[in-house]
Amino acid sequence: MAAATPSNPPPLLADPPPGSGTRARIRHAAARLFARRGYAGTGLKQVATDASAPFGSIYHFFPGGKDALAEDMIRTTGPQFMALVLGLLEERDDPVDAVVHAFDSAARDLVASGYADGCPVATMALDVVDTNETLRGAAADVFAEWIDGGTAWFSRHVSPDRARDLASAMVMLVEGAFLLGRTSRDPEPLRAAGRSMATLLAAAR
Amino acid sequence: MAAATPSNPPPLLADPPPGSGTRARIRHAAARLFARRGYAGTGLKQVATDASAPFGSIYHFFPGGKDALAEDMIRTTGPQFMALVLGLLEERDDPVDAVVHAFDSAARDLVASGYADGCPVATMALDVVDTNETLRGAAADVFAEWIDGGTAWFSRHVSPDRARDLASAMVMLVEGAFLLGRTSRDPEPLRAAGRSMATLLAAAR
DNA sequence: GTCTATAGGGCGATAGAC
DNA sequence: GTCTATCGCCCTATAGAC
Repeated sequence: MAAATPSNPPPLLADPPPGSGTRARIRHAAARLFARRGYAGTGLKQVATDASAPFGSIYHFFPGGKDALAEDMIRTTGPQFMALVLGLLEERDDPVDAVVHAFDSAARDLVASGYADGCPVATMALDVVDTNETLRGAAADVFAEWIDGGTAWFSRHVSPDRARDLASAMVMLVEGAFLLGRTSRDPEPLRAAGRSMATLLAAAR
Repeated sequence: MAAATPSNPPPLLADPPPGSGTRARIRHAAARLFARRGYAGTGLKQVATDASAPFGSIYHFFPGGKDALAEDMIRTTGPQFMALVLGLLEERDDPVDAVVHAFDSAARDLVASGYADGCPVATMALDVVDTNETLRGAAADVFAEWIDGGTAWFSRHVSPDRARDLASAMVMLVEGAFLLGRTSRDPEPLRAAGRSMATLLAAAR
């Protein structure tokens, strides 16, 4: 029996529940567009259209405009994504099984989204790293939290210093696998990443 | 003594040699801007300015406009980047040493560029994967060539099936490490990726 | 063939009607 | 507070002078 309920949560960027307020719909549409098309590639007109909201409402709820919307998106979806991954890791008792299961689950979600949704932060981070210091810092904070959270999880199974390298490797493999998987429209990179991560964990125990 | 000369090649996106033709300067400026700011974030006006070329010359040399320039950049810098990495791997006789050396060298280059230059293809790939099928395909071709090239190199030291997973892991770790390193302005992710890659290679022998 | 001027459209942001 | 019209700017692409 698994260690926790297979929660099977809704995708991070799925449609918002019916009856959501205007602000929630704007946040949601912005998060999806930013994640899929990047910062410069996303237009606020499109955000308003996708959110079924009037254009002016964006500035009513987010007076800081595009930058405020983007920072809110990075700082919101970042922790959500980590929670999703940690939840997947809890669905198996054995840590090696858990890692493989998490990557396999991510592979299925990637295919289910039509290869549209990978990491909600990576595209934004690369887009702004050279042009927007505030947003670069927000993305850096998110990645640091992921590595800290991963280090805590791996510390349950290996020594703390090894746990940190494992957490770094996990984040890097996830990011690289989403990049290759989305670009090649192929779930195999995520499965290969899971196998490599399993090898690294086994070697560290 | 090392297996090959430590060539210490110029950075992939350094300034073009003096006396280069207009076409070469345009290609070079475009490659650097696309790699650093992405597809939507790069303006052709800026390309012309950086290349010290008249705006119209872009369309004289690249009649296909922005898309042609971008595809040329992906298909040109992709193989150059692989050649650079394979060259680094030849600078050490022991394969584990070679892998660690390549990542350490990449870490130094990243710092030297002010955290501006990582993978020349990744930012473009994520930018266009959902909006431009031609450029997505070009990036997918490049990544596939990298994995094939890496598989050939690792096949000198491990069995072919293991070599492929190692090559995939290497590409994914490089991409993830550049993402984290550029975003956090820290060379440590690249060094950590090198350690993990060394562990994976050692476990496969 | 090199280079300039401009067309045509989309952008982020804002003012102000209701 | 919700929504629309519009401003000024920058974009890609092209036409045409030289």
